[in-house]
Amino acid sequence: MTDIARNRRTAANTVRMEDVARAAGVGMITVSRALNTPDKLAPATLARVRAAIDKLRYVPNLTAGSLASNRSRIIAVIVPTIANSIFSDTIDGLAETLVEHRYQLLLGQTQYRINEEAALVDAFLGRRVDGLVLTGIKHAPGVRSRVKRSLIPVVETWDITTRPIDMVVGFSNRAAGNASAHYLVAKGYRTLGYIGGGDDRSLARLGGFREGARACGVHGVATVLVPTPSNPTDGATALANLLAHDAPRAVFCSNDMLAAGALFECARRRIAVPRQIAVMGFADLPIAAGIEPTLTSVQVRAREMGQRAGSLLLQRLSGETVRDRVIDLGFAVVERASA
Amino acid sequence: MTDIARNRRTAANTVRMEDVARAAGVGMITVSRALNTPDKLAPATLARVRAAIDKLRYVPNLTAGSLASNRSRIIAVIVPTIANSIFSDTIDGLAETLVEHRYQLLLGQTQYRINEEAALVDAFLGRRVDGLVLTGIKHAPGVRSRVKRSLIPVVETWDITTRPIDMVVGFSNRAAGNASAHYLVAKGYRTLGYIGGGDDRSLARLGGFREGARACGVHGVATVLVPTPSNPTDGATALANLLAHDAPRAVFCSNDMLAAGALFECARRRIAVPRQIAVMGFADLPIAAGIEPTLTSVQVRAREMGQRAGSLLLQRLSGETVRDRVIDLGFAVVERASA
DNA sequence: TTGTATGCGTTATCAG
DNA sequence: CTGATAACGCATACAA
Repeated sequence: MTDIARNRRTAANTVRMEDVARAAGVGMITVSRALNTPDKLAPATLARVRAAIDKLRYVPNLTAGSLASNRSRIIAVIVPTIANSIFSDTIDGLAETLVEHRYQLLLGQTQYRINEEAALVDAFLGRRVDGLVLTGIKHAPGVRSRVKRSLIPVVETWDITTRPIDMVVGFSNRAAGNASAHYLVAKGYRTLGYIGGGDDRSLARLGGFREGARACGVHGVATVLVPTPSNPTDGATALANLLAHDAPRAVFCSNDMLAAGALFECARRRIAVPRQIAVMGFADLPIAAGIEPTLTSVQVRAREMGQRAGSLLLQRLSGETVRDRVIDLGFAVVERASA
Repeated sequence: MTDIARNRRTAANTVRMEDVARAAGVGMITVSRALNTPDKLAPATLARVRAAIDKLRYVPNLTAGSLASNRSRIIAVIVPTIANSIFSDTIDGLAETLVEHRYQLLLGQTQYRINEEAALVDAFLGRRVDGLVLTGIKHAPGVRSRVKRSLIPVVETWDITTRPIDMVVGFSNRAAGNASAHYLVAKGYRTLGYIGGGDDRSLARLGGFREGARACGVHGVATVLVPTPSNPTDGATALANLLAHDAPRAVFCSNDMLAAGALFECARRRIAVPRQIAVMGFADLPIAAGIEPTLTSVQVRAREMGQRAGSLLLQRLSGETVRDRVIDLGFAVVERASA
């Protein structure tokens, strides 16, 4: 009947659900159920349908399913970059949680260019993703309203606020910076430096660090901002910079790779850590425990952040009410040899 | 007319292309063209449509578009893990290339469990992704045939073969291992060790390394395999292991994080590198140039691999014929202080 | 437990 | 340059 018409739009050899239904001698809906809710079928029917699926090598078209059901089973995640392991751990945790529930992950990177965020959000909403995970709590103009209007569940991560777009799981960057200053001063270091990127979260930590320093009676934090994403070489250069000018007694780096670079520079200059200068990192990446001297760092549970974000989305998608829409995972200063 | 029916399946306030068309006083297809091929519209018409889109806050439903056009504008990529920066650089390059052409990236991780690959491939084919990027050239049973049958363009990466599923861009892991052995022996190191993961690509490098050693008259390579994904601590432990037994004069590590861990262990034990033991890494991550002593490593152009993979897919998707379906990007031993 | 009919929102076709 | 209409392949409401 429509064979002529079909050939105009479809590859002739496409196997559709209807073909499977016919081969199995059942209705389409039975095939649909065999795929989606196999428990609700008589075992014999199920077996027949599955045999037909295998025989015809039927691959269900999830796009058509999404359109019909208005659910895509896709979650989108937007991060500054995955080249930096701190976010890739979060994505890893998120993926792990979602995959178990047959959701898939659409990945967007802003490369720290804030305006990319809006374009990505638009594209993802157009895809009718079922949920969205964002990095940070400050967003490009229009993002907040567009996301809200879409009515899909959204989780912000890697920071915390009492007024999330929808839900948030993270920690206070400001508090982490503050605590780091307190830690260093308590250790006896009276002049402080900061090495970090210029992104919102790094700046929040810097703000907290300065605040904490002031509260401890330390005035002025020698600061070097580096380009993002940053690497060990940036850390080394920044440290050289600090040494040439203010030469603080202790330096807080906004991630462990920068801190590692600072330690390498110290090693090259035969500067004893922490005897001559103390170095503290952030994120507690695997390298922190491995490096020599081992690196004191702020642990932030990046992977768990992803897992919790996934759980929140899944709860919402399964119709449950989410009690706590603001989840503060906190942070912990992990004391090691370098500070 | 169908308003009652619509309310049963659709959020009542959904704005569709038809609504925009009505508001702009044009047909639906004109709205479609305003979105996809704006050059083909009269400027005045285009302006009217765009005004209507803005006014109604219309968000095109790409799922419906995909179904109708049989193109999803989604590329799927499967990697062992993104926690490891070597693959995230490739993904970064891939994303960069695709985003410019309005393609999006669906991410799948196998966590080095080979059977996950088949499940991911099935899910992605069900989504009717327009292209697929795989890691490595050995795949789970059934993957090769299913992917081939789908007829979508596929690029394998991070290794090389004369018989790809479709296309391949990478380098020879075996040759890289071989060259590393030759390099170390040429430097005068006569006993060799290997630290690496148990995945296919690491094993290929090991195979090449042994082959190269043998060719240079060095018999036997002290080998320690570590779990994947590996981190600096694994590298340190593995090095301790080697020192306790065979104590080779030079060690080749299958990635720079393992090598970094080995260097850290040397620092802890006051073992001079390369005077007492030489260490060589793989991948030439940013840490290689930053660490002290700087790390001799094998550079593999991970980002370019992603970019080229993306270009190949785009070429194929735009209907062009791809001349070279096998692209060997090669590798280069970058000599630094550690070996 | 299973089947039938219809809509999901867009793009391709072909005509004007 | 623009429009009317028919697919795209599946899930859902409702009936049996």
